Amino acid sequence: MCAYAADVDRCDCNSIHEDIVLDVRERLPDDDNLIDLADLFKVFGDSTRVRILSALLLAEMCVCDIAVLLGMTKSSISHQLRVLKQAKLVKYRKLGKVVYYSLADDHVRTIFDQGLLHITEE
Amino acid sequence: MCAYAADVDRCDCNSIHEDIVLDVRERLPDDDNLIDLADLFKVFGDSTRVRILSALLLAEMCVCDIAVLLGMTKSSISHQLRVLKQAKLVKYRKLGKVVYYSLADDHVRTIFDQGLLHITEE
DNA sequence: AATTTAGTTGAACAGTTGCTCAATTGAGAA
DNA sequence: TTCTCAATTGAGCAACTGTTCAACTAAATT
Repeated sequence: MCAYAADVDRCDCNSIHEDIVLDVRERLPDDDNLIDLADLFKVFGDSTRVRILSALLLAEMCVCDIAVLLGMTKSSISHQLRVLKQAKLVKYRKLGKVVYYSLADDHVRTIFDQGLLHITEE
Repeated sequence: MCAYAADVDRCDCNSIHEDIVLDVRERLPDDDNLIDLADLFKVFGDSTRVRILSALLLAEMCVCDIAVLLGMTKSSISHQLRVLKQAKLVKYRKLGKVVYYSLADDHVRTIFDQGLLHITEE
C-alpha cells in the first residue's frame, strides 16, 4: 500500500525507500518556487526567443532590425518580445516610432553560458 | 525595401540600422547551437521535470520513490525521466527490478542556481 | 489633414506537449 | 512455471504554444 495514500491519491505504487522520500520531501523547495523556475526556463525554451536574446547580447536593436536579422515578421518578433518583457529579461526605450530593445540584466548571459557548457561537453 | 529580400523573404520591413544588423549577423552563433540551447532549456521548462531534478539534487531515487514524492503515477514519471535521460541530465543504474536515477553531472545545480537568482532578485 | 511606417494586438489554426490508460517487459519470489 | 510488481511503452486526448493574418495605434513626414 502506498504510504502517503491519505494526502496523495494519485500514487499507484509502494514507497520502496520511505526514509529517503520523507527526507527529500522535507528538504525539497516549495512547489511555487519550482513552478516559477520552470516558467522562467520555459521562456528560454524556444529557438526564436533564444535567437532574439542572443542578438540582444551583442547589441541594442529595434523590432525591425531583429525581424530582418532573423528573417521573420515584425508581428512574430513583437509577440515574442512581449513574452521576454513579461519575464523581465528585456527592457526597451522608445524614440519616436522606433522601440529599442536590450537585455534587462546580465543573468541571460550566465544562464546561456551554463547551458552551452552542458551542450558542448562530451 | 528590405535589404535582405534575396535570402530572407519573410522580411516585411526596412532595415532601420543596417550596420548593426550586419555586425550582429556576423557575430551571432550558428542557428544549430541556438536551437540546441533552446532544446536544452525546453527540458527545464516543465514543472514536473524541474521537481524531479530538484529531488535528484538531494538523493538518488527510484521511479516509485519519485512518483510517491510528487504524487504522480509511475507512468508519467517514467515518461519524463525518458526526456531527462535523452537530454543527458540524469543517469540510472538497475538493481533487480528497481531502477535508480541520479543527476548526470553538476550542470543542473548551476543552471538552477542562476535561474533562482533571476527569480528572487528585485 | 492625409499618408506612411514602426510596432502592437487578438483571433484562428496547426503543431506540440504532458498526462492517462492499457498493454507489455523483465526480474525476483513462491 | 506461475505470480507479483517495478518500470517502460504507445496510442489517444485535452491543453498549450508559436506563427500568420488582419486590424489597429501612434508618431513622423508631406
